Amino acid sequence: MWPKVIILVDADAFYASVEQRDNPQYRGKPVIVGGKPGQRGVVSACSYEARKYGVHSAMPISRAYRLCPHGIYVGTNMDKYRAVSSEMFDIYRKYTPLVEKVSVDEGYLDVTPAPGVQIAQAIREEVRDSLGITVTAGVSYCRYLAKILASQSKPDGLGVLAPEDAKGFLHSLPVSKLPGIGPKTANTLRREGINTVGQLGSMPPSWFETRFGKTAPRMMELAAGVDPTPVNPQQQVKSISEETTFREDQSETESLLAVLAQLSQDVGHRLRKQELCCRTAGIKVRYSDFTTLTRETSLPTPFSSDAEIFGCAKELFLSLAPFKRPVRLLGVSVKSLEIVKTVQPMLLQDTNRWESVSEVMDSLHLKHGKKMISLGRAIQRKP
DNA sequence: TCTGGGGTCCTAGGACCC
DNA sequence: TCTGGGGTCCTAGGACCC
Repeated sequence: MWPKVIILVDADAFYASVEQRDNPQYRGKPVIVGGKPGQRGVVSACSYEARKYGVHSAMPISRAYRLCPHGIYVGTNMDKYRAVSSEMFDIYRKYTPLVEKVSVDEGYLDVTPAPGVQIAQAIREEVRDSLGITVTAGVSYCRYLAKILASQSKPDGLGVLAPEDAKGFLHSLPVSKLPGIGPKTANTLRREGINTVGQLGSMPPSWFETRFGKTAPRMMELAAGVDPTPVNPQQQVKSISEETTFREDQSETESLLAVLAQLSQDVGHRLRKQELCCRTAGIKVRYSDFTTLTRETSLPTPFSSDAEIFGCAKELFLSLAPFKRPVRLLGVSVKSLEIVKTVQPMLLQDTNRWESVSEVMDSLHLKHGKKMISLGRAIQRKP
């Protein structure tokens, strides 16, 4: 019996596939998306041709270049990938309204009680024919098993796991395949002699509690082939952030503040586009030695203007001075998000002036592009 | 041979309150 | 002289995911 029919659809080497689709001369060749050799960065995605050379995502570009010097290196074009993603999810929603987007290239579908394999196959064919990229699907009776099946069926594949086969499947599965078991936890478990989900499932509840604390019940379920997490089509975003790593480390406070202002504007723009406001804004600073710190602050009333976000960011940033090391990365984030309409109008009165400035700026950006107008701070000074 | 950018969730200490 | 017991909010950091 299938309690539910869950499909995980995951695009294959997504960014690289889109680039190959749009640039026929890239097809059949190792394509590495993330940056040009010589630049700072890691591989965001790479084609299967590139993987033959040992290149994989999250690998520094410099190392990828040593492994595959004749590869095609392209920068990321998130706007383009987001657009393809949106077409992809429109296709999924033709088959069921219960679609949950978990990332730009990956989504869960609940098609209960329909036949999962036929639907997954139909979706794969439609995406291939109308978008020109391939997706892999995993079909099972719960989310995490659908996901694991898809990961084992890549690329351009379709994997199925029926409830009656779950026990046998999990018995020899490495624990690192379970969601939430990353490298650190897998290492800890290995030192205790636990390598497979079968071994994990044989441990007593008291062991789970000391090892996993609050998440113990969840881990016990996963080990037993149980995952009650529903597919939720209306997942609300919890935070918005923008960050940038400099080509060369920066020490000048003035130019760092200019970057912080630009990031504040970008975050504010995305925030308002989704008709949200926030109560908390924060910054992220990574120094040249890679030590990273975060600072955040909350205000008593919700806000969404660039100036207020930058006001928080600037104050937090200056509170870190004096800086002992050059700065490698700066980031700005907002959280404690609320939908603007539900915020009491009274609360917005104080800050109304800045809200309207931001609205005017948003419409100018839309009409004339981002260079049209910006906060005084964000205008880069020429050296 | 250095280490991107965008997220989620959990922990843990201190403030604050009853 | 030793200092309750909970609950919630805020902040910083870390593990994990794509």
